[in-house]
Parts: sequence; structure tokens; C-alpha cells
Amino acid sequence: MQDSPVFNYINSLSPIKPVRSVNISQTFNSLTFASPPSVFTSPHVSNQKESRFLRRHFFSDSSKSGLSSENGNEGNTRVTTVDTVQVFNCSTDPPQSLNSGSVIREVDPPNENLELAIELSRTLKYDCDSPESNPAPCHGFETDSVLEISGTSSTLRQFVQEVPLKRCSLKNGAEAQEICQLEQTKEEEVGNDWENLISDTAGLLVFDSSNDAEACKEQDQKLLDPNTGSLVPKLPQDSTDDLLKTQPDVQVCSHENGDMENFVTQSGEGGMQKETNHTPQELPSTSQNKQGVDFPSEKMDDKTEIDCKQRGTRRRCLLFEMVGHKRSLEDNSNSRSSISHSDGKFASDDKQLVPFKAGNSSSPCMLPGIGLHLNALAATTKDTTRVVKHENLPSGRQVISMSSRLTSLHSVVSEQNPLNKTFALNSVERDMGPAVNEVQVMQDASQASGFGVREEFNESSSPRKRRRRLEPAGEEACKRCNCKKSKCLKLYCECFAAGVYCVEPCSCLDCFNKPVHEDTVLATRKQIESRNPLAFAPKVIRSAEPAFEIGEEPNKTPASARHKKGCNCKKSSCLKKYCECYQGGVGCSINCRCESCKNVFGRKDGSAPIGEEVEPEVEEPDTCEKNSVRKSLQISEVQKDKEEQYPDHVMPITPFQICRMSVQLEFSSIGKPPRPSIFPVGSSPRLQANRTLKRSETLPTPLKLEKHFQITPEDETPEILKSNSSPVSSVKTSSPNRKRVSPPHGRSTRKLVLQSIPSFPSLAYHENDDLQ
DNA sequence: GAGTTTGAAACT
DNA sequence: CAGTTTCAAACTC
Repeated sequence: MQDSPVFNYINSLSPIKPVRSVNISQTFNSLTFASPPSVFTSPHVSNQKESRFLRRHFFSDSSKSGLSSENGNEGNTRVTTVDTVQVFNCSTDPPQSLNSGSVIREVDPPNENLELAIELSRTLKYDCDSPESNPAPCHGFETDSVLEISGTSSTLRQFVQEVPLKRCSLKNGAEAQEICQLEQTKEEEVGNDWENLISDTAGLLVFDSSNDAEACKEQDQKLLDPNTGSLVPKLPQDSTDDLLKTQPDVQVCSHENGDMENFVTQSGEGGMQKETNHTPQELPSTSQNKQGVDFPSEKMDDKTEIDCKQRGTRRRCLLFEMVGHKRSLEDNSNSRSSISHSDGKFASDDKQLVPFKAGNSSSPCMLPGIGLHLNALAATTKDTTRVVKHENLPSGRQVISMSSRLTSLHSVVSEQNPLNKTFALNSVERDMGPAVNEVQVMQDASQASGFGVREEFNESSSPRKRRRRLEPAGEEACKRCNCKKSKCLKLYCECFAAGVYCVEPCSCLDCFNKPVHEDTVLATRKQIESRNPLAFAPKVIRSAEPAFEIGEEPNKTPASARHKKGCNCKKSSCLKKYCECYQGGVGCSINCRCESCKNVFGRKDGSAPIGEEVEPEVEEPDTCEKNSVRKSLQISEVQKDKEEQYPDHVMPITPFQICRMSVQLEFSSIGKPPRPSIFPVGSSPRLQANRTLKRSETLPTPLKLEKHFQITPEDETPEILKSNSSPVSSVKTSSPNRKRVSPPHGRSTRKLVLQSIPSFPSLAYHENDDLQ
């Protein structure tokens, strides 16, 4: 690992790490809140909420079981965790009622975001922890806490704050009161500190990402210092010694396995630290627990504890990252360090994640796996089954990335075992950090054809995860090729045309559109592009204006949305999918040479489209994708509704796109097996063209793209936009799903984003900005 | 599932 | 650029 370029890259980024913690938290916030572009903003919220619920349910089930076991088994630490759980329960339930009320109050506004972040982290944790290694207790705790937290939206804060409190107070009945007081004081003092808390927690999470206990410790310490530097100092204040002595919670965290607890503790610590900062007095009483956990610095136990904590944080980081990857790649930067460290765990996590994903949409994102993961992600987003499949599938689909990095990575990943892949991907992606945006772009591009958009970023290769996530879901679920003579190296092949590798679901013969033949694929792509630079560009271009206008019904394709080349139908009357215009859900235009055009979406002659009736039909073919996507989108994003929903309905974007989006969204179940991974087309002009189109007004792809990207980019995008107005960000911002999933405030991600941003021109972003 | 239809992609 | 061939999806049975 250390020798790996990725690791080096991460190291180079190391300076940022300290900041990351804070940044990350912010990124989450931004992601959850701001990230979504204007279009997605509202939807994000909704998505997040929904996702929460889903996650909650999922977690609740698993977590509950885990809790029961954990509670019985674990000692102090466990108790603390239990307490935390109780606390959460209290928040919801009257009994302890510590300060749940007050806590909730504070939390409420940010609750969603926090919850999202927490959930994400949780999900990530699950992923990481879930694997066999972790002792049930730890997981149980985390899950429980998570569940509870998720259950009570307000709990986030509580969760963080309470966790420490819990530890401290759990044993002591009065502690709860103290905690409540602390929380209250915190609330009063901190006021909006919850964000800070989040950020802190995020930082912790970042640390957690690293799996290896030792590495984690080291890194964690390092990271902690920078990130939670405040925390460290605080710890002493809190009289960590007492805490440590009193609570061996650290022990509880079985280094690797105990991560769950660690997470909790850490999260609590994060909150505690802040809290402590604010309310040092209270700390002493409750601090014991906290300190024990938090301030292991001096004592060996402390160290171990710290490690555990760190681990926990790391995992969280991973979790965030994971989340981020799935939903928003933004966090990549943050997770980098953690990721690199946690590789081994990741693999396990990923595996676990898969199941989780299935259960939760959260899934983990899993970005983890590159090809597979991406596919899985896509699949997972929609269906758990897919996720599983993806996992099972070694290489799954991969995006074809022109960029050397991406391609190489993809190839490597694809070749690697699923776990390894996931891991590598994660690391790579993280390294790629900026690439995240690219990934989205890639996805978009891939959808349309496009790689081109990402070309710039392709180099960064960050897009992979996103791409994978996005792409796989949509395309995989939706499409498969059945090529027999083209070897899947011609535009006849839908997979190839979509910029994705063929996957198992494909029935193609002599397929060369696989990561193994990456070189061939890329060469062929280049050749085709040389002939037609727009060959891989989306066939349907929407002008943002009309398409999304509220007034228009989704069914009707905006005048702006039209097929790139126009159709040439003669017998189908543009009423069947033979017609690319119809298939794309757009009306025929002057460019069409069709005969007896009866396109429901709009006739060549300019006659008004039939209207809504058409949509269903058009969508039907893609129903799986579209439906899932739509649902997810609708649920998730209100703002986007106009654009997204309409786009989905109206915009007949390529099914791939839809599928991908849906995948990214995570919600949807899957319909179809994962699709080929997207090619990281390097420098295809397409991408650029697409971007331009988007900006200019390419409706279809942009929408989809936006959707895909929404999650991660959003958070970043705003910032980015502010700073650079990178296209990538815009794209990402658009994807509501990710936003939901990862609320990363992630400043660290910001960094990454920034990098990526510059490279991309954010076409979609403009729209988003406008919308915003 | 096999066969037909269709129109885009590829080729000349 | 037009015409032809190839191809695979869409469609039908």
C-alpha cells in the first residue's frame, strides 16, 4: 500500500488531512444542504429524509439484533454504547428523557443533515464493520446508535453529544441529566455548533476510515491532532486519565472489530470535545467515559482506546467516504488517507456493505469496488440484489475511461478481486478526489456517450467511483447488448456506445468491450471519435430552457430537447423505439428526415407533441431505469422535480443514463443486472461537447448527468462554483441521491472538488446555479 | 425463443 | 454526399 502511487498521492495530500476532518464535516453539511444545486436542493432534502427512513429501518433491524448481543456482552464500553443507544431511545422515548428535548431542538434544524451524515457514516460503518471481523457488539452499538439516531432526526447532535454523555452518564442516572444540561449548555453556547460537531465528527470519521489499528492509530493521532487538535487539548482538560481508568471503553473497541464502539465513542468524543470545550465543567463527571475513550494519548490504554476511537473515526471517514462515493464523491479527499489505511477493512466492508446496501439504499457506496463496486453501487442503489451481483461479478462493469489513470485503474480494479477492486477503487477514487466530479461527468458522458466530458478529469480518474456507481446502475440495470458480430466495438453495441464495458448480463459474442481489452476499446473509441467527434455524445440534446420549464409537461419534450442527428424513420412513423427520437423521448425536429412522423413527443413538422400520453410509452422501455430513477429522484429532490422529473419523463435520456442515475440514487431497486462499467473515456471531445451542450442546453444528458452527479457534487459544487464554477461540481451537485447519502461538509472533499472543478467546466452547474 | 422488421452505423 | 451493406435492437409471433 505504502508503495502504491495512490498511497503516495494520499500522503502528498496528507497536509490537507488535518483540515479534512473539519472540511469533511463541512462537506457533508454542504452536501446535504447546499450541495444540491438549485434544482436538487429541495429534492436532496427529501431524498435524505427518505433515505434516512430506509436506512433507519434497515439499521434498526440489524442494529437492534446487534445491540442486544452487544449489550449483554460488553462491559463498560458496551454499557456506554448501550447508554448511548438508550440515550437515543430516550430522545425518542420518554424514560431517560435526558435532554432529548433540548437536544432535539438543537438538532432539529440540522437534523436531517446530521442524520444523513450520521447515517452515511453508519452505513459506511456497517460496510466496514459489518464484515465478519468486527465483533457483533461493536456493530450492534453503532448500528443501534445509528438507527436510533436516524430514527430521531434530531439525534445527530444528541448522538454526538450524547454519546460522550452516555458514556459518562450512562452508568449514572444523574449523568443523563448532566448530559442534558451539557447538551443544553452546548446548545446555548454552541448554538449552531452542531455543524461544528458534525465537522468534528466528520474529522473523526475521516480518521476512522483507516482500518488498520496501528496505522489508524498513527494516522489517527496525526489526523486527530490536526483535525481534532482542539479535541486533543480538550481531552487533557477533561481529565482523560480518570476517564480512561474508569472506562476501558477503548478496550471495548476491539481494535479492529470494536470499531463500532469506537465510532460511537469517537463520534461522541467529537461532540464531547466540542461540548467539553463549551462545557468543560460537565465533562469531568461525564468526561470519564469520554476521556477514557477520547484521551488515550498518554496511557497505553489510552492509546489503544485512541486507536479504537481512531479506528472508529477512520471507519467513519470511510463511511463518509463510502457515502460520499456513492452519493458524493466529494469526500474523496477526506477519505484518502483513511482509505489507504483501511484497505483491508474496506474489502471486508465492501462485502458487508453489499448486504447493507441491499438493505439500505445507503450502501454504501461502495464505491468501494471499482468496477464491481460501481456496478454494485449502481445496482445497490436500486436493488440490493444487483449489488450482490455486482459483488459477485468480479469485474462488473466498468466505465471506460479514456484517461490513463482511470483506465488503468479500472483495468486494474476490474482485474482485481472484487474486494481488492473496491479497495483499489476507493483508494484510487479517493486519490482521484477531484475525479469524483469527473466521475459524474463520465457517467453523464457515458450515458450520452460520453466520455468526452470527463476527459479532462479522466486523468484524475476520480470519476470512477461515481461513474461506476452511476453507470452501472442505470445502464447495467437497463441495458445489455447482444452483439454477435461487432465484438462490441462499434456503435452498434449499446454498451460500447454508452461508454461502458459489457458485463455479464450482456449476451454478446466475442466481446472486446471489456476491461481486459481496454486498449482495444479505447483505441476503437478514438478511431470512431476521429471520424465523428460526437459519436459518443448523447444523441438527445436538450436545451435546458424549454425542457425544464415548469410550464411544460414532462411528457412533452421541450422544443430544445431534440435528437442530435435526427431520425430517419420511414415505417415506424416515429412511434416506436426504432426511432431514436422517440426512444429518447424527444420530438422530431427539422433535423429529422423521417416520413409520416407521428412522434408523440413532437412532430417534425412542428405539430405539438401528443403530450403526456407519449411519455409512458417512451419511458416504458426504460421503465426500470426511469421508474426507479424517477422515484428516487422525485422522492429525493423537490427542486429537481421540475428538471429531473420532467427530464426523466420527458427527457428520454438514454436508458443508461437513467439507470445510472437510478443507481446512483440508490433507491431504486434494480431492475436489471448491473451494466458495464463506464469507460473513462479520456479526452473525448464529447464530454466537453456534452458539457457545452449542457450549459448550452443539452437537456437530456445534462439532466441525467445532473441527477447522477447530484449527490456528491452538490456540496462541492456550490463551493466550487463559488470559487471556480467548475462544471464537475455542477454535475455532481445535481445528483440528489448522493447528496442525500453523503452530507459531507467535507471541506476535504472541497479540496478534491476544487481540483476537479477547475478541470471541468460545469455545464450543469450553470443550470443549477441558475436554478438556485 | 425464433424469426421479422426497422433504422442506425458502417462501408463503398 | 448518396447509396448500399451490416448490424443489433425492437418487435412479432
